Amino acid sequence: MAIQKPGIPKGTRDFLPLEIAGRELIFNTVRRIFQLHGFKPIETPAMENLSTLLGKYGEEGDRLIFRILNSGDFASKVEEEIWQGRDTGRLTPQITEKGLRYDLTVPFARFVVQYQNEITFPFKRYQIQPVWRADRPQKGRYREFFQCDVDVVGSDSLVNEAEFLQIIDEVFASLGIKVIIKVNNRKILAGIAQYIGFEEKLTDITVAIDKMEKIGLEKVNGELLERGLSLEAIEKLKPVLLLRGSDKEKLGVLSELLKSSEVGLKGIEEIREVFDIISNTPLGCALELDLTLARGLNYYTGAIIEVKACEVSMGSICGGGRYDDLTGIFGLPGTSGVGISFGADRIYDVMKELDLFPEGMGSFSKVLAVNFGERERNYCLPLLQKLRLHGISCEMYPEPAKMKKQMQYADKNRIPFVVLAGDSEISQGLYSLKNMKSGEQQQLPAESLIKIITHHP
RNA sequence: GUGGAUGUAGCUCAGCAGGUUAGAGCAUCAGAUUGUGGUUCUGAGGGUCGUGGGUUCGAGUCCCAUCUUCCACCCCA
Repeated sequence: MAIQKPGIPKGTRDFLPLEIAGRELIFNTVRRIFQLHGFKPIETPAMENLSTLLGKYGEEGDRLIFRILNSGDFASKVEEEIWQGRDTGRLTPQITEKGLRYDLTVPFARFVVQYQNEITFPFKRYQIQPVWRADRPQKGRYREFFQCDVDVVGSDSLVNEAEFLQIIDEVFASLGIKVIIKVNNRKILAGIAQYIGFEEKLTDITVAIDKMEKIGLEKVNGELLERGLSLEAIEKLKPVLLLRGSDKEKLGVLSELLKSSEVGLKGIEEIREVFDIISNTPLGCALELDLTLARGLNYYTGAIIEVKACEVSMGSICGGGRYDDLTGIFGLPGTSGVGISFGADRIYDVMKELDLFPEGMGSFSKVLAVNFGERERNYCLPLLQKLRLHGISCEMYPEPAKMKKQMQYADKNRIPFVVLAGDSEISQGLYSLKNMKSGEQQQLPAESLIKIITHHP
């Protein structure tokens, strides 16, 4: 058989031990903070029924869902006409019924409805698992990546929104990443659309508002015209697009402009309340009302949140919002949820770029015992057992290889201590302990050796 | 899905306007050094030049297709 070139699918990655260590650091940080806020873990399968997934993320989202081909002789079951028709849109439903999950929010909504009698509302859960998107890979964009989701369902209170802002602040402060949190409210966007008389063009309007900073007023207006808005509506939208100033000022102007729109005013009121609640426990990071923030996931109905790293050019590293009726689709109406999702892989990339991972991170073993031969090895093994009883990771080099090789092994694996024991140590009942960083070496009995290593940072 | 760039050793890259046997640094392995790593010195292994076609006496080099990676758009973590 011909030798095949090793490789993995586009947009997926392997992880070396050091990379896992970095990712674990992120997972442990978010997990710790989620738990500090009373969230409980759940897991859901990698694959879901397509009926669960489709139609929840908009047209674009449906296209990006990985579909799983049915097992068995699926081809024979397809209707002849469809098989011959070569129409992908009609053929795929007949040959696929499962897909890889696209995010953790929709499977969670499904989960909540399915186990509604076994969970207690408000239900606070977190979930750290990979998701898959058939996107074209780019910097910070992968086809397989981890999301760390936290959500509350069954509570309308805006205290939840404020808590998530708090969580974001705590996570990124703990990781050492400077961030800015941008918030907006879908109701405000809906109010704007209503105000200019094109409620049904909400998506087009938000897309245009979103591009304001990038392409400017002229081009935005041109695009709006193309998308079917009237000149009159565009003129009415202008003061919104040109809105500048502090959050308070923006809200002031908006509440005047949107005074005839009930939803619009509701949105403004919600933002004000969230800001008010958060003022009791001020954030360390920047927080800003960004009217251009739209977010594509079309299940959001209230607050929308997005986080960007200040010192690195990268897409958003965390995002989320409130969805009022996601569980309704699965048969549980009137249950509102809010949540956010941390993009672990992008956070990893940001930390890597800013060199934020701690120095000793890659050291898995703390101690290596050098193997000089059978007698010496047997002398060291009980010491290793004792170290492990003290919770210290340690290992014996498996073969009596050359000293240089064993030392190199310790060095490459960032093992901070090496234990050496030959004839002279054995005859005295001691061990030589070498500190690999300083190069210092001393002969000690087992107890003091354990003490030194235990107290090593 | 649209547009652009890229691909030579495990990694980073040389390779003149097509012309002998495709190079370097780093990494790996071995030795210098039989109880002391990170520095040094010596040597070795490792390449279907992304893949498949084409042009040519001759292609790593030119042309086409395809794939990968990267960048922008779209969208998003």
